[in-house]
Amino acid sequence: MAESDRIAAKTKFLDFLEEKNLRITAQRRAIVDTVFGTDQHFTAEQLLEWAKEKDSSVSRATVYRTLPLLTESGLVHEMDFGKDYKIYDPNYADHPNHNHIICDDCDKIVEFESDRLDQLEDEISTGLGFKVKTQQLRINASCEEMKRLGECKNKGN
Amino acid sequence: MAESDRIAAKTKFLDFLEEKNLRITAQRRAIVDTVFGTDQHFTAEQLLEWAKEKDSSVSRATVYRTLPLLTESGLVHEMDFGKDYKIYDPNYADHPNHNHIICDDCDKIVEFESDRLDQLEDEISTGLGFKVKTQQLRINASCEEMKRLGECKNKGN
DNA sequence: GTGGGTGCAAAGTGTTTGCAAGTGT
DNA sequence: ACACTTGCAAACACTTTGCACCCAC
Repeated sequence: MAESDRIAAKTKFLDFLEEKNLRITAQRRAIVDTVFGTDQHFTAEQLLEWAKEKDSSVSRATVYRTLPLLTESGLVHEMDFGKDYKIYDPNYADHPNHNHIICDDCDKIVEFESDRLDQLEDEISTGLGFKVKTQQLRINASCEEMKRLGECKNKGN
Repeated sequence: MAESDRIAAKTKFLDFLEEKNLRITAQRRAIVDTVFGTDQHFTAEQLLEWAKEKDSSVSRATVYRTLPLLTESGLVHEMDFGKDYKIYDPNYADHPNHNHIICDDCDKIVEFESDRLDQLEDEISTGLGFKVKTQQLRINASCEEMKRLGECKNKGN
């Protein structure tokens, strides 16, 4: 994701706040700068840590109160890979339909897009009479292939 | 799922316990009878409640200690739809690759299978160099169509 | 007999919330 | 000014765990 896209996403979110008559506080600014200052996935706890570096007055409560706004705006997606924490992805402004594979060994996440997959998912859902809100293909894998290539460091575990 | 299949699944699980030198206790028997006595999805709390009807000595701790064994055996799958509890599905013995759509309004879950989807998922994962462990397509939807047909009661919320 | 299993209640973990004080508009 | 926001710490909901007793094998 190019820096210009990230700045655009940030602007969109500030507009989103304005539309909802929500205030742009110093804490929210720090959080937003953090979120759209990277294309990395993050947890609530990581966001708190990073945002605190920009503004030490940011508290855990504010992070947890801001995350729903970020996801509601559609600019950040919440993902659940069966770990005990949720992972947030700030790359949805440009690629709203991408999917993820997570390596259960090293927690590495790889993003991918597939038009065929999206199309098939829509087809099935509509065929079953549902109005789709969100869909998430979650693939848990072990990157044994990557290990062979020397890319899986097996951090943790 | 036919009753004969459920009995087969139960037998498989008891074999699984034996192979691992784990004991078949009265409490585990009550839990297993419950799990494979239905084809309904359930939560940990529901399982506790149902199992207690068969054997009132079953405790929450034992349910939580048995669930990992059930999923490890491959006969029950753990699913996460972003609610604050996990949902367990005892129908994996016969249909290991089925997927789910959940209605965020009424919590209704519909199962479906799609060979094309499974095939495409495999293709993509393998292409990215991963050895797939599990894959779960999670679709959150609102069954507005079903409401029109009078099937969505919008329980709760 | 012994090593695994159990219930209980306390502890853990990620997240939410009540409250009084603070602040953007 | 007024309503929205904040930090703090207590509260929550689900799940895990230490311990002493119990029981399947």
